Amino acid sequence: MTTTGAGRPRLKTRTRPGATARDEILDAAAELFTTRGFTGTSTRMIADAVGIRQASMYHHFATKDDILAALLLDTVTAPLACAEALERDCRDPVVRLYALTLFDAAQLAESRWNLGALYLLPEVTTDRFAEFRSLRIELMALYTEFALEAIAVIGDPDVGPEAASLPFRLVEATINARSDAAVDRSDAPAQAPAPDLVADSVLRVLGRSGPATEVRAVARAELDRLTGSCPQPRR
Amino acid sequence: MTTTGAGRPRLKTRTRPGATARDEILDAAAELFTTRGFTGTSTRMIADAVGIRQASMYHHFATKDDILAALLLDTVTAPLACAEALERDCRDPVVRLYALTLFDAAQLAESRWNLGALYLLPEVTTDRFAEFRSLRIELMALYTEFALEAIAVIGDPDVGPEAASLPFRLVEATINARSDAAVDRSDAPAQAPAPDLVADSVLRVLGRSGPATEVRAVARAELDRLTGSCPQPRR
DNA sequence: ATTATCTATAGATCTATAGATAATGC
DNA sequence: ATTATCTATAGATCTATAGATAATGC
Repeated sequence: MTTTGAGRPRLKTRTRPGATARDEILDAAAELFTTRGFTGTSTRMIADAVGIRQASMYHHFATKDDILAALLLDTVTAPLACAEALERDCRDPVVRLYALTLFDAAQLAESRWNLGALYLLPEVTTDRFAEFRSLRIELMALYTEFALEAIAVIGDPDVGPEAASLPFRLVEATINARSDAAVDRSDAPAQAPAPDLVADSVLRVLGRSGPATEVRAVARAELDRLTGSCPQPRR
Repeated sequence: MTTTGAGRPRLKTRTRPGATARDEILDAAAELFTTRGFTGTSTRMIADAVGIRQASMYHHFATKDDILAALLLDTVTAPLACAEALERDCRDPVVRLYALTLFDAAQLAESRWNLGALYLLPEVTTDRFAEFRSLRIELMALYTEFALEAIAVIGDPDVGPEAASLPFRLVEATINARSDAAVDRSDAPAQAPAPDLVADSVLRVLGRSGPATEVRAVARAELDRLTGSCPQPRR
């Protein structure tokens, strides 16, 4: 499968997905960081999971922080690009918000590891990850902006602007549900909600009642149309 | 303020809230675990935050795990007792769910430290904390049960039973919003949603439209009535 | 010559234990 | 005598660096 290329051969054969050693490391780190946390994962554990020696990782990443930084940036980029594309190209506030929710929730639900859980790691509050945090705040701001416009268009007198913070949080529910599901295989009390359910609920929280079937169809078409400028889920 | 009592005197005077050394340690650990994580907090940091020597903590807790276990149990007990009291004493499914949401969200929003964030620590998936996790799953199951009954009573044809997982997740939004707010003092993009907003949104997600003022008043009265069997927020 | 790995290790932690010490309480 | 602290430290990490080695590529 992999042409070995230059360099001293590994002691163990490759098992991780990933075309390059860098990608193998990122995949192993994603698994371990999401299940055991950042500080709770040693560079040795990552190396073991890849099948190389602990010191060999430092050929690809200068510090352990750099691995997490790469994973974080990788996950916020796509939804942010999607939100910006929708801001540019989609005029209907309800469709816009629905489409963004659908895209983001689907990425969070379907990624190979529960990468959204990385956002919640306490270490992310460190200065080292300020760049990621500022991108995530940009995304949150776009959600809020879309939600405020949707609230205005929907016009439910019982829904005020405070509700505009909730769509972003409903999307995050996907992350928490996946985390819970990963732990308690017992009788599976927590399944990750389907992206459609999340998106429907976003509209309901903002005061829109009735079926969402039409909005959903239009939002899907919009996302298909934007696929060029709005990358698909990756890892 | 504190009678010094038996034992060798401390090098530093007490500054932490807490009647006993145990409570001082729990308060310091709560601050550090919620902001830096469990593995990211050393026993030395906790001791420093209390103003005692690292080894002195082991007089009060046998292991570092025990500190987290105590904090976790402390937070799930009250909402679980509240949910059980409501199951016993409150027959209206909508009021019941609204009251539980209000109580739980208020506790999460008002506790001195963002203790809900402890649920999200990756280390909590360890066997050591299985007891806590099983209590939390019990609470989750009660939320789901209340929500299913509320969905049935509300009777919106566009809301299916899958939506029953969302109220619990909306309550958790309080935790995430508080975490975000703690980091970015800048222009405060994320404020913890008020408990009333969370509870209102819970009903809206389950298909109930219109104002919640009446339900809220009844739920509040119910909570007041249950105060005996349904303890108030603690830390 | 360049690359990607390897072995070995320095220096800095971190948790938990052992045992001394300085109070109170009987 | 009991209690709550203290000092000191063992043993086990953990991150990152230094330098050797075994491939490829020119």
